[in-house]
Amino acid sequence: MTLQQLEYVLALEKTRHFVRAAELCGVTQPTLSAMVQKLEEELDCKIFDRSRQPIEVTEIGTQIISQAQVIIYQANQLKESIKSTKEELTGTLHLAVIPTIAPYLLPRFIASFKKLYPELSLKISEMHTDTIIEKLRIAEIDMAILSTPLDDPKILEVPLYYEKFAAYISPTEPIYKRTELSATDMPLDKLWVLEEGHCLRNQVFNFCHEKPLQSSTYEAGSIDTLVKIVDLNGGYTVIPELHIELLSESQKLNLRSIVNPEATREISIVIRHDFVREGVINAVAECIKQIIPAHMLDTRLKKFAIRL
Amino acid sequence: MTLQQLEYVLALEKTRHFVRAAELCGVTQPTLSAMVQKLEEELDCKIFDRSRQPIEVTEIGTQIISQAQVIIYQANQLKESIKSTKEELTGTLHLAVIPTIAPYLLPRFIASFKKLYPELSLKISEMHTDTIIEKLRIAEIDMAILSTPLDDPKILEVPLYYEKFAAYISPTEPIYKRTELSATDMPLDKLWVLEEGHCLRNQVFNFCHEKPLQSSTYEAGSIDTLVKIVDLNGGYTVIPELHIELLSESQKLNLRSIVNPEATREISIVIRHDFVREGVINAVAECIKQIIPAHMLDTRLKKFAIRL
DNA sequence: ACCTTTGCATAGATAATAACTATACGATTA
DNA sequence: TAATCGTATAGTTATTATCTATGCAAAGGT
Repeated sequence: MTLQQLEYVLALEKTRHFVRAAELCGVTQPTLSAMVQKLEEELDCKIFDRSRQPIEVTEIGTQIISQAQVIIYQANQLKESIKSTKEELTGTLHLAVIPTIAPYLLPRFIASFKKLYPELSLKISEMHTDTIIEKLRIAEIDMAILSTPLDDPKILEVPLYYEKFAAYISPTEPIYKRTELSATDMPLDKLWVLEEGHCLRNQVFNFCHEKPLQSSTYEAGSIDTLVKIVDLNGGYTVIPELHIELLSESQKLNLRSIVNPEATREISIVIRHDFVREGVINAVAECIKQIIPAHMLDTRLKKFAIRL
Repeated sequence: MTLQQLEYVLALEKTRHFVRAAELCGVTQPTLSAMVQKLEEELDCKIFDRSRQPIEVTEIGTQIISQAQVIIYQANQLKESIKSTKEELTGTLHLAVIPTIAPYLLPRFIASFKKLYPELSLKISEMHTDTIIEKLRIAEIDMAILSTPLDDPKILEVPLYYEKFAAYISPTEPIYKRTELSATDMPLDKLWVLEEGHCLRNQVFNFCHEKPLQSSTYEAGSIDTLVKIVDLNGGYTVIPELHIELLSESQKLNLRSIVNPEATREISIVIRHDFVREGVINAVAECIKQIIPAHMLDTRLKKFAIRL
């Protein structure tokens, strides 16, 4: 049984005439005849009584036709629903990402998303949280990925994952020998931090329960730079979990877990409340969730999240 | 889009594995791969995300799969419902027909019915109304075609058609010159009737408002005989409408319509009330209705029907 | 009674496609 | 780096849907 055979049957039911039904289906009469016969053979019952003119539908044929109509209708519904869903997933999506997430996530996300939704053209920018909020408000961007909560009533947050912080320690430091560290083990004087604007900077200060008295000698523009500074100048810094994958094997030896408390940051998709393309939100969210390791999706980690 | 492609997709959804899905469908992996790809191409969207292991269903894929399940379910329902309907239309049907209907109807009915329902084996007997009622009660027959109403509470009547009576007049009779006749024009002394047992005999008497005082010289066993008697011995008789088709062209000249009142008999299918094979009743009824001329199906003719 | 028309089925050829085997390729893992 | 797993691709074969041409039966007209 094929959908086409059912369509032939329905055309025949409409026209009660093989030649006209064939025309309706865009095939020749013998083709339609043969296909209807084949279906009748498969179902092992006559659908049409050809001994009458015009042909009549048999008792059982009536039943078959009404069920065939259901099937064909549902098949058309399938195509229809795809069409309306796809319209959502076309056009352009302006997406912003904070710099402390971008290096790991973006290359993977772009590759994966382009493959799944080739119709949706992505415009991605890297910017700090406050710029994102501003541009989101004026609709210059549609969506952003950053650390939450923002506590902004105009902005909707869709949590994605929870990322632990890790300490990156220079071998020259005494605390290098420790396997686990807590906030108090890392005084500010030897803590390298990102320059102002990065939410990660604030989170580190919040976590250490200290405020910087004065700006340090040097504040880095990226985590990558931060790590290189520690390598060359000693001291320590704090980096997010996903950045670990970007370190070399020897650099990974300088990592120490942070405990008591465990520190995480919540990463979310944020949009304006009036953003209507719900399918796009799901598409982006699902795509990202597939990229990051499964254990980071555990919402129980939310309780360790450091606020901005 | 074909039903088979949808089944491949559903198998893939179950297994999340091309090789195992292919096994499930009884085809090779490249076949299933190609068919799924083809469907994705036709619908112009990816259903599965193959970049993950095990493969995952896309956002839109979830939607497609749930609709595909509906379609496949409905397709299976079609086959199921045919099966249950067909079971009704198998086995044996014991059918009885009264002799004044049989000659015209049976040859046509048997041919047509066998073609439509080859699985149902027909056993047909000719018998008089009272025998039919008796055998129906003891379930020796399942169904009968006869003249109604019977007014029997155990028997259910399904009216089929209404058959007029026609007068068959010998050219030797004075009333031969008339084009129309009424009951009073045909006194009993020259009226040839069927032998006792035939309901048609009673209907003719009822119609003529007379009771036979004594049995006539000869009472015929069939309408065919009745006609031949008139041809050879003069007088007249009354025959049912459908029998006209069985007369020769020259015999048809001896026919006169009966008016004032028009006389008809109601022909029905009768069954016991406990007869369960509803599909069989419809099958027989529809088949007969296709055989007899359309004007005889007009239920307005019921008001001219002569009781038994 | 004969011919024509109408309408579906059948036969044989052809084009489309679903299926196969073998193999490449990409991603993980040892 | 090789081995393994899982899917895609290439090339071939088998199947089948479709075509054109024709047969055949029934109904209608002359």
